[in-house]
Amino acid sequence: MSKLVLIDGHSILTRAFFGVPDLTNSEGLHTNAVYGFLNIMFKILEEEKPEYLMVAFDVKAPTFRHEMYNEYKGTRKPMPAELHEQVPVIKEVLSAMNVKIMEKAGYEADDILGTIARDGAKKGYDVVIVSGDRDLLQLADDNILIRIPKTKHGTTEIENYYKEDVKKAYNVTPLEFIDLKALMGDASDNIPGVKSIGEKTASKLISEYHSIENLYENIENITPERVKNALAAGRENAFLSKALAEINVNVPIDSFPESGKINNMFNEKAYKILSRLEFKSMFSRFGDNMKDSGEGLNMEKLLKEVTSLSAFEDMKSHVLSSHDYTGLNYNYFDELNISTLTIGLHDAVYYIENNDQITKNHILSFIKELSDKTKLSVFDLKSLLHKTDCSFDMDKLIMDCMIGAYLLNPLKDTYTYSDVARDYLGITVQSLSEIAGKMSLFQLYTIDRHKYITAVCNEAYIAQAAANTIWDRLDNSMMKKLYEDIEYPLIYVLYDMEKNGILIDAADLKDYGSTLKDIIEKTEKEIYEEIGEEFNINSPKQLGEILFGKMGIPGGKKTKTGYSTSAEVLEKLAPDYKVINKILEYRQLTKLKSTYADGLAGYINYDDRIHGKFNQTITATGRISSTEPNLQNIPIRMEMGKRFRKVFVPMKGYTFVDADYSQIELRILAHMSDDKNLIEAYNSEQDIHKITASQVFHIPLNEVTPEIRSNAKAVNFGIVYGISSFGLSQDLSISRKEAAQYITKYFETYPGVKRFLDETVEFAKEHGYVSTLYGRRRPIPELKSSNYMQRSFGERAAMNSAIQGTAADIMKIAMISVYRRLKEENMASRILLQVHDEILIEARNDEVERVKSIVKESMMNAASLKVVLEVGIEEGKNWLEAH
DNA sequence: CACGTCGCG
DNA sequence: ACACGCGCGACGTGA
Repeated sequence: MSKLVLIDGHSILTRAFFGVPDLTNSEGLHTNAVYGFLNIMFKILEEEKPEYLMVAFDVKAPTFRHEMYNEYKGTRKPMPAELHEQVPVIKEVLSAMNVKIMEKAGYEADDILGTIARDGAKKGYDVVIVSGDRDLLQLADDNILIRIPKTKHGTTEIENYYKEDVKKAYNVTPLEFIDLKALMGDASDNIPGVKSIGEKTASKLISEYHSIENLYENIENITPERVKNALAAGRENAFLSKALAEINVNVPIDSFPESGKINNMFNEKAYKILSRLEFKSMFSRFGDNMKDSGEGLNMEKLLKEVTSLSAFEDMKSHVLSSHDYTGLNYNYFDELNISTLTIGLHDAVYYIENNDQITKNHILSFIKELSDKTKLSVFDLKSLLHKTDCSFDMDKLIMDCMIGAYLLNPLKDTYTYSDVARDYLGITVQSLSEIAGKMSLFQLYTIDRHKYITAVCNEAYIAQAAANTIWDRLDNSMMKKLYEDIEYPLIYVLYDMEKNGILIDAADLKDYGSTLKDIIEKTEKEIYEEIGEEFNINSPKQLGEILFGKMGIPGGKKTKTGYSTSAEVLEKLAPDYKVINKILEYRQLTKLKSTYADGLAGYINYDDRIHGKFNQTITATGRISSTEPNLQNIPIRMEMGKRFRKVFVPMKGYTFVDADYSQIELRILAHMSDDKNLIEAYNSEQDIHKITASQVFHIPLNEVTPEIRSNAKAVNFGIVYGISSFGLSQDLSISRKEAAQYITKYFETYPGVKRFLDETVEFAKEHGYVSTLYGRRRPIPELKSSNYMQRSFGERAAMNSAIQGTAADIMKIAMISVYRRLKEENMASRILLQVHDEILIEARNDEVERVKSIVKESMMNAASLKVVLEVGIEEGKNWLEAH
């Protein structure tokens, strides 16, 4: 028998929208609902293997239903803009896939589905209806299956109902289901139902009386009294609800189930739309021939493999005579003693590998020549510097497409050649991960050299092809100087820091690790004794069960998975339960042991140094990030954690010089807001938090207590984070109202700050991004969200990004200046770490004083603001001592 | 692989 | 009535 699948378009799209986390393609188009819809549809098609498929949509036209109904409609919230924009998109995809779309003015999708389903069943089809809406259950029959998908934790489960299943689940027949709904109502569908009648009661009543008509005829016999009275009061609503719930199966349409014949769904047009939506996981449904069609890059045609010295010479002259950008990719495989160089030009891509004739030296000296004589474009210059032992010069500009693309949109998480090809050239190329899967480049080379060549050629070609576009875009966005003067030179600074690494006293680190181990074991025993049971203290789940279950402590804040056991929550309970203090201590200790004692030890190199990575394309605001390991979160606040800073030591004959900016963000706020009071406060060279306290709370300076000062400090932080009364109240453990008063007073004291923050948000709302003092941009798409929470987040992020981003810019400028001056003066001292407002330098003992003055000057003069940039500078024989 | 938690500025 | 402070990365747990 032929099978017909009918999909309730808006219902499934809406389900998908709320079930799938927010997703946007690189154009900024929201795609989560379309993505979820298609996944549900594909799953159904695989399971049912139907010959026919139709999708019904509501038409956004006035309906002629019951007057009251429109009133209920009127109370409905409008569809969120993020969902609304996806409606035409799903229709476009379905049309491209030749899927029959049904809609009729004046009728709901339900009615169309019902009409076609009944008609199809009559004609002998097996009918499957897919909807998120339980109303449809009234259509269930022996040959009409209702399938209701539920998206939970990213996986889709589908509930199935034939006639019998409806009976089992609700104890009523599908037709009686309408009456059931009429009594119990359905908030999601705006069916009011009868007040105070729930699912249980409704089900009992309908299974006994079968319809509300019959029910009301026998209303006198109904017990208990409470139910009877409720029914009597809700009579009108019951009948109205029934009218609302009943699906019209007599829509005047030509149903023609056969017109939904599935035909060539996975065609080229559909593939193109899905690639624009960036639904890569769906590409596998299309034939292999599809991937090479369209605008894909034909590398075979461009590729010229260079294997002889004479060809190498020919290639050189061709490349050097080119006036446009040259794309470059270089890799070296130690294990095989293989160097591979790929040169991308607009009309050719050369692949060169060392062999009998061409040596690694040939290749490296050609790279040097290229860097002198041509305009180079690459992806990830820092890694290229590592691979070539810095064959490039910071004073000669190179386009690093990765960095350029980051500046143009710092919100993305990768900036690979395939990303850039898609975002800036509008072409689709196979990405490295599509080519190599989870293999490393080395593995790819050894396992499939041809694929390896494709990948490196893609990169070199795209680097060359995208350079001008990225440059133009940077120019149009006023970020050319930001690239030239800050981000580009910084690549060399970060490279140097990574190469330098930092010396670790490994023995000391190990010692402290075992000290921690002992204390942890002792603490653990004590906790088990107190509680009288052994369990995994590090499992929030098990800990929650013990605390809030077994011990019966009233649970406070909840998370998605249960009660929160965070330090913040537990601390509030501490005075009453001393075991909680032990648990917090245990947490702290295991954190230190695993992340720092064991974690750091695992990164120590053969040279006894840790060579962490400093990443330039991660943060939304322009800060640098640190990974493998993260050297920007080494403990400092707690005594036990601080100890780790002692294991960071200078090498023999050297001393640490550590410099940090004092309240750089607040000073930037003073400058950017041009607030007279705040500027004056800073220029008075007094404790800023104390002045704030005195001015905001109207207290003489010498009467500001440490507590009041600390409150003022929290307010200052709050301002920088994008203030909210709620956040501040949490921080200070005061009421929201008090917090709001603090904020009001602050803004009265510093009206310029208020104006600046308002203007920053206003600008961001208008333009979609905020800018730093140096032109760095952070887009804030959340400001356009229909969700209040998201929008508020966007506002706070806008205020914070302008300040945090500017601070990041200034620190970068300072680092470049320090780096340059140390180089110029041929000093042995060098930068090792940056922690946002701090830099750590390993200074040769004879250079310490000179280094101090260079660093201090560089940092203070990195920007000239309306307030001075104060820099604290110290030296020491380990990081703790120097900070 | 997501989540909760916690280290830093 | 009710959301929530900004920016990161690493670890352990448990599905």
